[in-house]
Amino acid sequence: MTTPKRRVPVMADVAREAGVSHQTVSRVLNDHPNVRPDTRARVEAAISRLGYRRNLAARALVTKRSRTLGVVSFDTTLYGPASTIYGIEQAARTAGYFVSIVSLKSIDTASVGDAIDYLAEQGVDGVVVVAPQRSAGRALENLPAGMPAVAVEGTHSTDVSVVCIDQAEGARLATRHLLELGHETVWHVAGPQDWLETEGRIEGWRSALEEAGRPVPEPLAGDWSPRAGDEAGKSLAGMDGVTAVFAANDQMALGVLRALSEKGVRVPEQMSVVGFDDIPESEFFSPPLTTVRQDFDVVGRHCIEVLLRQIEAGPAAFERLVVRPSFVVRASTAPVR
Amino acid sequence: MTTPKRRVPVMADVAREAGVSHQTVSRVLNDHPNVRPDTRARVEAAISRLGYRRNLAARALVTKRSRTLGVVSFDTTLYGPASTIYGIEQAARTAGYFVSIVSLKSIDTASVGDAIDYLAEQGVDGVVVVAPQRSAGRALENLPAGMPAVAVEGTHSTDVSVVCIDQAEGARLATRHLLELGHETVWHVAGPQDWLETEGRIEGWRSALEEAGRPVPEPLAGDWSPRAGDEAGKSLAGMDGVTAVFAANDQMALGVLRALSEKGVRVPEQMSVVGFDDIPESEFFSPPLTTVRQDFDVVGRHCIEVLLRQIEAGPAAFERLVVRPSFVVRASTAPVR
DNA sequence: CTGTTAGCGCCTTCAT
DNA sequence: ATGAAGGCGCTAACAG
Repeated sequence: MTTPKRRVPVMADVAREAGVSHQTVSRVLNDHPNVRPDTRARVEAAISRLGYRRNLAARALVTKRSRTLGVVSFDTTLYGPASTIYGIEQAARTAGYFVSIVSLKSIDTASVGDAIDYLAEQGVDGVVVVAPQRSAGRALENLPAGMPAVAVEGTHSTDVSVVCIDQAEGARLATRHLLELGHETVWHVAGPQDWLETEGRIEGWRSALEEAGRPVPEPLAGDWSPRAGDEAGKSLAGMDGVTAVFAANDQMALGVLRALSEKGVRVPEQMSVVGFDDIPESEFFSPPLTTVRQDFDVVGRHCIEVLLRQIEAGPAAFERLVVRPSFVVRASTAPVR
Repeated sequence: MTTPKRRVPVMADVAREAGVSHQTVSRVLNDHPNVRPDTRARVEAAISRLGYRRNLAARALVTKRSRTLGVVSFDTTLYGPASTIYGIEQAARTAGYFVSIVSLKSIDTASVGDAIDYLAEQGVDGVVVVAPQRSAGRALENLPAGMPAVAVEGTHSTDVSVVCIDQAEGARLATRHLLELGHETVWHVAGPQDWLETEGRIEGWRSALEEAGRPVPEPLAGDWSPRAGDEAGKSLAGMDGVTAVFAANDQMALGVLRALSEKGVRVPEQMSVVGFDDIPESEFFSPPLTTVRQDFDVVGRHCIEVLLRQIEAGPAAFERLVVRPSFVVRASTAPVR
């Protein structure tokens, strides 16, 4: 087993192989204009012959750019974050950037701050923080100096760029739909406290109710899980005069559906249910769920656009990009009897 | 706006601040034994006073280690991959490694190969490939020389380490459960071709049927989506003598449930349904789904263990680590009438 | 258009 | 226990 001990080829090897200086190799690699076509061809041939790959660490050392973007996220197992990160990764790679991810399990200000520090040490050129909690947003106030950053669903802070979906608008869409169907009012199963989405959806739901002059019931507290929806559904089933429910996400709507079916409440005949997110499963719930669609992919792509603008064009004014949700009517809603 | 133009501090700045050489600073940072406690303290004070962070690019340049692991995955939006990656990321970070992710949208051998090359250029110390398709596995045969790698759900190849869940065992658990309930045979809604999981689950289902001496129906083709399950469910509902269905994942089981409910077939009274994965939603399907649980987290952690062993201890023999699935009985299965 | 000369910030080796 | 010298592989200036 005598391995030939072949070194990984470096630029100088390519230069020798092509009969040029290593500088010319560098120029070819970086698409510099001033290289004669045949020289370029010779270099490229040498590169592929040797299987040369440039050493990005060395490159980063001198350019002070790692071409790596950091992503900090909470629970990448949830559909929303997962889809957003997917969009981010696609867009980043298309732009020639690597993506380094940190998934947090708890979401206090300190963890987010630590994660950002960790990424900063790695030398990321910028970070996107997908942590739509109030406490997480606060961590963005102590960014390492000069670190480009963008928050997904961030607060209305002015020291950092934000890309978000108009949560209140989505909730309004859902609530108005129910009202137009003739329901007297709409109950709401809310997300966990501290989440900005929770607040936005409550606000939109409440405002739609108020603008129609309807009573605003106390929202039921949830935590995004189907179980929470199930519990809320059970309470709702036991109450009089409830005909329409707007759950703050599809998973909780699933739980509501389950509780209602168990209690013998028929959807949509006796009760209309709306969700939020449009996860791939919701079209196949029983019945198929009417819901608000968020285009997470677009959010991810916008994040990268905003971030790269900051990285490549320098720190301009902070942007705030709002994506509008759309509404998908399926079979879980119907006119009130 | 005259910015003071403060450079990012480097090791030499810390050295000056602490009154030592930059060498000593390096020793402190790397936990070298030969540093007097008070010197160490002075250096540490200087580090925090200056907010110094070591430049990992420079470090990687000389150590030839980036402390970054690459992950190649297909559709990180699916529950399985997302959970696996979560486990990977947690374990990697705990071990002091960064994780750089590439999500593929198409999954041919070439894309996986490109992704690995891409990560290799970044200088990752190793890669884990979460791409459980036959075609993806093939890309692992052309790894850049000496690149430590581990495949999740890989083939039985001997040139790369593999961490996987025993798919056949899971399918056997599901099928036997149904058989013990008195069903004459069990129908199967399979995953897409080319996926190793699809094959393993078919194999387990078939073997359980054969060992019980039961007829083996033709599997119905699916693609993991609820829609495919819905279509399969419609066919099944129209056939005579079908009393038990094993869907290759929970999403398709959801579709089956939906189709059956639409066709007026009651679950579990008239038809028993089993899924695979135990996604968080399945407990709240109507009815709650009996399914095979895969512990993706554990898989992710094992991947990192195996990979780090390869990176840090050198290329030992290739390992194959098999995780056993478990079985969760809920309300979608019942004794045959 | 191409080559030469200097580092980038850190770790390794060898001195002290 | 600490310091000095050298170089990792690359890009940025400046020559020619």
